[in-house]
Formats: sequence, structure tokens, C-alpha cells
Amino acid sequence: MSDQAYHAIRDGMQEGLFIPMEPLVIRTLAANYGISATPIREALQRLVAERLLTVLPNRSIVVPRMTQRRFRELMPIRAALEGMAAELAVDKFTEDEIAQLSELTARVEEVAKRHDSAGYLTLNREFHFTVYRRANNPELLLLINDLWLKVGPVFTGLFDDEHFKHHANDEHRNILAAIERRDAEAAGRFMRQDIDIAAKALLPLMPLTEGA
Amino acid sequence: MSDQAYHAIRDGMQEGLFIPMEPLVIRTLAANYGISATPIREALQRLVAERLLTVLPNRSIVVPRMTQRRFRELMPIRAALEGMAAELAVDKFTEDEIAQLSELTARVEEVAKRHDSAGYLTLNREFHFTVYRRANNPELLLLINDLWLKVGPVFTGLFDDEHFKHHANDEHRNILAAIERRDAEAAGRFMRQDIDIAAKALLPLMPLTEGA
DNA sequence: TTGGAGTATATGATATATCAATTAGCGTCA
DNA sequence: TGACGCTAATTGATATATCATATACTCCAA
Repeated sequence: MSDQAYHAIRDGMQEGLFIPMEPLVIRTLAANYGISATPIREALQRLVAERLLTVLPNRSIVVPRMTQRRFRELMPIRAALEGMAAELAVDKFTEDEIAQLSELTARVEEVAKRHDSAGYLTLNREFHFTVYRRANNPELLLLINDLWLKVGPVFTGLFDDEHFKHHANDEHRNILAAIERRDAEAAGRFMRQDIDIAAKALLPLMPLTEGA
Repeated sequence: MSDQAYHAIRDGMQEGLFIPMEPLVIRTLAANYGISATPIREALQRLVAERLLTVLPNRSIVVPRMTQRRFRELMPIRAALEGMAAELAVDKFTEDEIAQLSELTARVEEVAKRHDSAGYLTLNREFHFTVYRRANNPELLLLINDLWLKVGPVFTGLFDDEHFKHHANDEHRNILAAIERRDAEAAGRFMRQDIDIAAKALLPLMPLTEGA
């Protein structure tokens, strides 16, 4: 029950169903999901523990609005961890898996050309996590997933950026090529570049700090 | 209430009060702490969400035994994040703060010479977090703290290693010196070395995997 | 008009009862 | 002796009631 509530609320957050900084009211959510307050409360507390939700001083629980300040804190972390995952993954890809990644990259190219934002987000995530999974470090994968849950909701703005929309698959191609030639250093570098470029596209969409 | 339970249980874990893989029974803990089951359950769920506790298939909640496998997954993460924190911190230390870090390093030296394991663990943590805090990236600090909570219980074995006990403060001195001469690259490198050396001392103390 | 006091209402936190699932213990049989 | 079935006890999960805290609203005085 509380697992179901957890996943429903978390997925709703990723889809932007909850307005940042507006309280999530336990009794309302319980009524909406047709269960008692207890598993709702537990699901919310769990999301708070994961730092996906924030408790305000008046005890209300909100989806935190992503700020440039916080985003700038998270980016070097992502670059470090996801860059490292790409490096670790390179030698672990089989030829079959590389072929699959190549096919996936081509699909990303298609949705990117069409400026299909939703399709891009889905396949972008699939591309990245295919690489990170191959690093074969479950703890690292969990951490990276945590980070994506935190920044995920702002990704929807990627195609608002003129530069990004025309270069949305460039780094993926570079990462793929580095993996093909087993160049771990380059794979890590292009992964970090991908994160950096996306960050530049996204930052203007956010308030500077929480007061803004 | 549930905050108090949370901190009591979490601190108890760091002190080794709970036997790895033995169930934490909600009703028993509630009786011990003199409160009802609800905040205990919430505290446990919170610690599960933070991956400090594990839910087994039979629904019981346990302190996971640290294994070499998991530890080896966590170490490169720590090296990447804590190394980066050290690099970021270097230019941010004031002269006063460097003097204080130098004094702290001298205190670590004293407890290390005496092979005072408990004293060392306290001051070692203080040394590390003084540096990481100075990186001025709250998200990074939270993540590093998460990692320390996960590996913290096995640190108690550091002085079991003959090599480590005689070199326990070497890297701290190197890190301090790098900070003094504002050499970010070296600070990061010595921080990673510190983590690597400690890992080598600790790994033999753990079972290989969960079944062992 | 603004600020303060008092009351009602809403909301989070906790206690308790009950339900759901798992384990322990016992007896029987091959 | 080991496996199976049954029942009782234990333990986690959920519902509901109640308590504690915060907010909204109204009224009155300066």
C-alpha cells in the first residue's frame, strides 16, 4: 500500500503533477488514492528521507522548486559520478550491447530531429542508464538514479533551448564512438560534456534561489 | 518523536549496537524507547529509504552486513566525491581556517601515535568534514555524509591494520600541506589516496559477499 | 486601519486496534 | 528422522481515533 503510494507520488512528481512549494496534504492524497492516511504519510516521509521532498518549518511537505543554486551544486556531482560510470562501463560492453546502444542512439537522433521533447526525454534516459548499468556498480547506479529523480522534472525544458534542440544527440554519438573504440577517458569526458551542455540549456529556466 | 527515534537508532547503528542481519523488531524498540510503534516504524522506514537499513524478503528490517563487494562499489564513489570536495575546498580556506585545520591535524597525530582508535575516529571524521564543508556545496556534503553513515561502522577496524596504525595521519598531513600551498589537484589526490589506503586496511575485515 | 485575542478548523504526529503475513511449535505419518 | 499439516504466536502493515500544532476567521480596541 505504502509502496504503491510511494511510486504513484514519485511518478507524479516526475510528471510535474505537483506544484513546487504547494503543500502535499496527507488527507487529500489519501482520499485521492482511496487509502488511509498512514501509508500516504509513510510514502511522503520516505520521499523526504530521499530528499526528493522537503519539510517546511510549518511541517508541511512540498516538492522543492529547483533553483540555479541547488542545480549548480548537483551538476558537478552528476558529472563526477556519471562520468565515472561511463569510464567504468567502456570495457564491459559486449559487441552485441554496443550494437544495441548504436541502435538506441539512432532512435534518439530521430526523436531529436523531430524536436519531440517527450520522446527525447524517454530515450535520453534510456541511453544514459544503459551506459551506467553497464558500469556494473549497483551502488553507483542507485546514486545516479537518485540524482536523476532530483533534476528530472527540469529536463522537460531542454528543447526550449535553441542551441540544445539542434545538438541534442551530439554527445551521445561521441560517447558511443568512444565506447566503440574502448576509450574510457573519452567516454567519461563526453559524458561530462553532455551533462554540462544540458545544464547550460536548463539553468536559465530556473529561479536563482528559493526566494526568487 | 519519530525524529528522536530516528537519531537514536541511527546513532546506535554507528556504535554497533545492532547486530548485522538480526531483525530490528518494531514492538521491541518501541518498548525500549518508551513510545508507540508508529514513530519507530517511521524512523525505520526512513533509514530504509536512506539505504542504511535493508528490508529482507520476509519483511524484517536489518542492519546490512557490509561486504567487500558493496564496499568496493562505494569506494570509488567516495574517492570521486570526497576528492572533488577537497579540490573545491582549497581556494575557500581562509588563513585562520588553515591554522585551525593544522591544529586539528596535530591532534589527529597525537591520538594516532597513542593508537587511540576511538579518539582517532572522532578526529578523523572532524578533519574530513572540516575540509568537505569548506567546499561550500551543501548537496555534496549531504551525499558524503550519506556515504560515511554507510561505511562508518566498519571504520572501527582501522587500527587492526599494522600498516595503517603507523601511517594513520600521513595523508591528512599531505592534504593539509596541499591546502596550505593552494594546490587543489594535490589535495584531491591525497584525499583519494587516504580513502584508498583506509580501504585496503578495512577490506580484509569483511566477508566477501552476503552469503559468506 | 491595524494589531491582538479568542475560537474554529485544518493538518501533521502519535497511539491503539485490527488486519495480513510470517514464523514457531506440535503432532502425525512414512 | 524428516516432511507435512495445523494451530498459535509473533511481527509488519494499515485503519481509525485522538492529540498537538498551525492556520483561518471573527471581533474588539486603539
